[in-house]
Amino acid sequence: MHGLMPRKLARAAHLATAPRKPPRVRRRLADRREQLLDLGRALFNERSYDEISIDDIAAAAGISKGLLYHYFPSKRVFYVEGVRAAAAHMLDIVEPVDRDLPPIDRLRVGLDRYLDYVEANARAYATLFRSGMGVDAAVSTIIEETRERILARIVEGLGDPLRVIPPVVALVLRGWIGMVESASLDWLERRREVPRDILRDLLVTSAQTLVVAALERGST
Amino acid sequence: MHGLMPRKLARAAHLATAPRKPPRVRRRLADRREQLLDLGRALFNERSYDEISIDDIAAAAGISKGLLYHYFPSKRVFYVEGVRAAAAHMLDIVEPVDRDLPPIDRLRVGLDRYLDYVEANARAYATLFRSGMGVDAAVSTIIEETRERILARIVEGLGDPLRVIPPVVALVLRGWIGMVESASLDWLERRREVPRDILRDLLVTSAQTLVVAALERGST
DNA sequence: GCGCGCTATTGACCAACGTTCAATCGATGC
DNA sequence: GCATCGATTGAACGTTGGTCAATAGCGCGC
Repeated sequence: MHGLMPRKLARAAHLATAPRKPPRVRRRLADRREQLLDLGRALFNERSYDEISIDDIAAAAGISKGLLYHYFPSKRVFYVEGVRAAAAHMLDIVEPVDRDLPPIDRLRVGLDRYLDYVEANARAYATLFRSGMGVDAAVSTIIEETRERILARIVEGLGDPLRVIPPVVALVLRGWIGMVESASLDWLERRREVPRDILRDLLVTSAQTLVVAALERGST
Repeated sequence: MHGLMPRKLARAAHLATAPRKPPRVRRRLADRREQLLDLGRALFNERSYDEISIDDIAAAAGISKGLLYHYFPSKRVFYVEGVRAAAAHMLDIVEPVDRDLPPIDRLRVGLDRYLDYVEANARAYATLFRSGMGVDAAVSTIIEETRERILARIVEGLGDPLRVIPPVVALVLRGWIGMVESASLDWLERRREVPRDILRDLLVTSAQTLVVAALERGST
C-alpha cells in the first residue's frame, strides 16, 4: 500500500494539482488536550487498551500520529490521563452532599449519586474501573486513591461518635467499598431482577451493620 | 555479540570444532506446556502483560520464540491460559470443606483456606485477579466464573432454610464476594494492623448479617 | 499590513513486537 | 539403520509505539 507511486512523481502531483489535502487546523493547547482525552475516553470504552492503536486514535481525532506525542509522552500516559479524568469526573458527581444531613442520609444521597454515575456511564465505569487495572500500575494507584477519597468522606460523615477510626472499621469500610463496586457492576446486568432503590437501601444498611459489627468485634 | 566472526568461518568452525551450540532438548508436549505456564505465571507476577515480550518468555524458558506458537496460538491465549490455571488452582485449595459442618463453620473454614491461598500467592493473587482484567475479555469471564462457583458453594452451604435463593440475597452475596476480595487485597498491605483471625471472623459475621438484612428488606 | 518567530502539525523513519512458516533435527518404531 | 513424525529453530513479515527534522499557520511588533 506504500509503493504504488514513485516518490518524485507523487511529490510532483502534489505540487501541481493539489490533491485536496485537508488544511491544517491549529488549536490551543488545552483545547486539543481535552479533545483528545474525550476521544480517548470514548474509544477505550468500546475496546480495550491494546486493541486500540495510536494510529486509530490519531485517525479518529483527524490528526497525525506524531501530534499525539506533542501532548502526551506515551500511549500509556495518554491512557492513564484519561482514567484520571474519568475518576475525577466521578468524584465530582458524587461529591456535593449536604453537610447538614444526618450521617445515614448523607450516605444514602451519596450512594444515589454514585448509582446515577454508574448508570449513566455504564461502559465507562466497567471498562475504566474494572478492566483498566492491568494496563498500568498508575491506574491501580488512581483507583486506590479514588477509593481512599470516598472512604475519607464517609469517615468524615460518620462524624462525632468516633474521634479516631479503629483500623478494623477502616478495613471493613474499604471492604464495603469493594462490595459497592462489585454489586453495582453486577446490578448493571440484572437491573430487572432487583430495583435500584432496594440495592441502594441494602448497601446503606450493609454499611451500618458492618460498622457496628466491626466495632463489636474489633475494639474489645 | 553476533558478528565477531565472519559467517563462513563460523560455519566452518561449527563443522570442525563444534562451538558449543546448546543441543536441542526434546520434551513431551504436556511437560513443556506446563513448564511454560508455570514460567508465565512467574513472569506475569512481576511485570504486567505488555511489559513482557514473547522474546522474554522464550529466553527465560530457554527455547526459541517460534516454539511458543507450537503450544499456544497467541500471546493472549497463553496469558489467558495462565490465568485459568491460577483460578483453578485457587478453587482447588479452597474447595474441600467438610460437608457435615454447620453452615457457618463451613464458611469459616472456606475463608481460612481462601486466606491461605491469598497469603501464599500474594503477588499472583493481586496481579492475576486484580490487574488481569483489562487485558482480555476472556480473563474477565474466568474471574466471573470463579466468583460464580464460589457463590454456588456458599449457597449450597446455606442449605436447608432457603429452597430458592431470592435475587436480593444473590446480589448481596455477590457483593460480599467483592468485599472479601478487596478486603483481602487491602489486608495484604496492612497485616500488621489487623490480625488475620479478626479479618476472617469479620468477614464471616458480615456474610451472616448481610444475608439477614437482605432477607428482611428484600422479601417483604 | 508585513515580516518574523514561535509552535502546532506533519510525514517519513526506526526499532521492537507478535506472528508465520519452511527447513531442520531428535527420538521412536520397525 | 532407516523412515517417519513431530518438536524445534531462525529468518522473515506486517504492524505497532515512538522519534525527528521539516513545515506551515498564527500572533506579535513594527
